[in-house]
Amino acid sequence: MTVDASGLESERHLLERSGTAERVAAILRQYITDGVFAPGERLSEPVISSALGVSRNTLRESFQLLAHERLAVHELNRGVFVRELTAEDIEDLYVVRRATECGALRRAAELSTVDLSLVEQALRDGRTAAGAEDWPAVGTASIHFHQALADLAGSERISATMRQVLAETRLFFVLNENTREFYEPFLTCHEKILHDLRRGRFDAAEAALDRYLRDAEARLLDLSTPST
Amino acid sequence: MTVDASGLESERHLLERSGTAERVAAILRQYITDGVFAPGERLSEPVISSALGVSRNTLRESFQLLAHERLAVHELNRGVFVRELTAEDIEDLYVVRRATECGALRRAAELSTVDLSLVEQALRDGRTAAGAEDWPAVGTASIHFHQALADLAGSERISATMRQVLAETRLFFVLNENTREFYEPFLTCHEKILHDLRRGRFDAAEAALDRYLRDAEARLLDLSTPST
DNA sequence: GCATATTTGTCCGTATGTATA
DNA sequence: CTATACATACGGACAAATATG
Repeated sequence: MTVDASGLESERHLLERSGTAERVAAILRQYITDGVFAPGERLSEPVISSALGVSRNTLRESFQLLAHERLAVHELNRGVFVRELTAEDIEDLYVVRRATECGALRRAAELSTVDLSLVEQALRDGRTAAGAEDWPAVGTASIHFHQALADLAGSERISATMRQVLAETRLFFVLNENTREFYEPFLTCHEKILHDLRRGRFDAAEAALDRYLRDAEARLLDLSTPST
Repeated sequence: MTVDASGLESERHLLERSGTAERVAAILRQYITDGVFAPGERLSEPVISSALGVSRNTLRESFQLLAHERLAVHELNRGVFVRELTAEDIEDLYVVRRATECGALRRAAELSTVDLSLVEQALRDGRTAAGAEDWPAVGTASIHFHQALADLAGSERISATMRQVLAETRLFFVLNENTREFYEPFLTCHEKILHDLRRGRFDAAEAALDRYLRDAEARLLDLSTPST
């Protein structure tokens, strides 16, 4: 049995030897995206530093990392708070995603070799999760799908900004129920995009992706303002 | 006499009440982009903290900011060093710029109101600097021009990533002489782009921008590897 | 509006581990 | 291999700002 090592180097950013501050940041990041720390909640230096057994100095470095990733906001002399996304943030987030993801596909079209294995893997994961009716897992697979799309550009910086933007997007997903009617349409769009990519139809894939992102934005905004 | 306040809010990110760490980071940022700290040079905690009169704790927070902006690299237990750009970095940088700047123009085309005043201002500055044969100033004006282009999208996050990418680009400009033959072609391209934008020809402007960025990349790479 | 308690911002001293001459 | 310099991380201190009653 052989191991598929293709695309593994895209995970290299996870391997870097990390200091305490980054490990602490990883824990807090998980707590935030899991909703343990609610949006708007203050992250207290004394309670968290004693709870995790790290000094305040180190914890403050972790806070700065989170603030730079926009998962938290720092207010001078008031502390750091879990980010609260507004409707404008959603719109902005999707403007960036359209520019970044579509730009990545355009760049991929220029490259001689494009490895779709990670994109296919994410789609497979999404399908099996949907079969098990595990909608949070479908959401996670969707995140991976879009990250894999951005990674097609082969650009370290595009991948990095995509990671950041998707972390913010996940921040919003926490708030809303993970329902079938919300996630199910995503899968069919993903399949259409991958279908086009397999045939080298990058322009069709880009158009489908653009439509998909506009639709997702509209439905997210609809969820956040339940006017009916 | 009235003051033109249009677009001033795009400078708001400079006004935020900042702690010592961010002020220190601003100083170091200037030193790096001015070439006072050479690429690859180590930024020593003891000497800089004593020189600036801040504690090492605070200085470490500043270092983290610079590392996040990719102006410095942090190696565990070894310290932080001024970033050294490779040829691959240049290519990556311009891949990102094509995606971001062209994406910004596409977004601007969708908006009802587009304020070109900052773009025009940057072009005027570039022209007067070129008239005075002040080529470093021409380079600065060029940076402002491209930032203004990205700002047309009206997206806080696109503007932020553009600031970051341009800071990195400037990091490379430091190394090379600022000569007439390098900067002069930039101005004519800028004029073409602005000309198209004024007439609402966003697609033509985007095409010109894309060509311009590919050309600039090629000439930068040519400068960095003087094979002749 | 005021006094108090809490929290952050910043500094210092120090012990430990790591890299390098 | 040893020695030295440095980064890492900790704990304590105090002033300043903020929140609370």
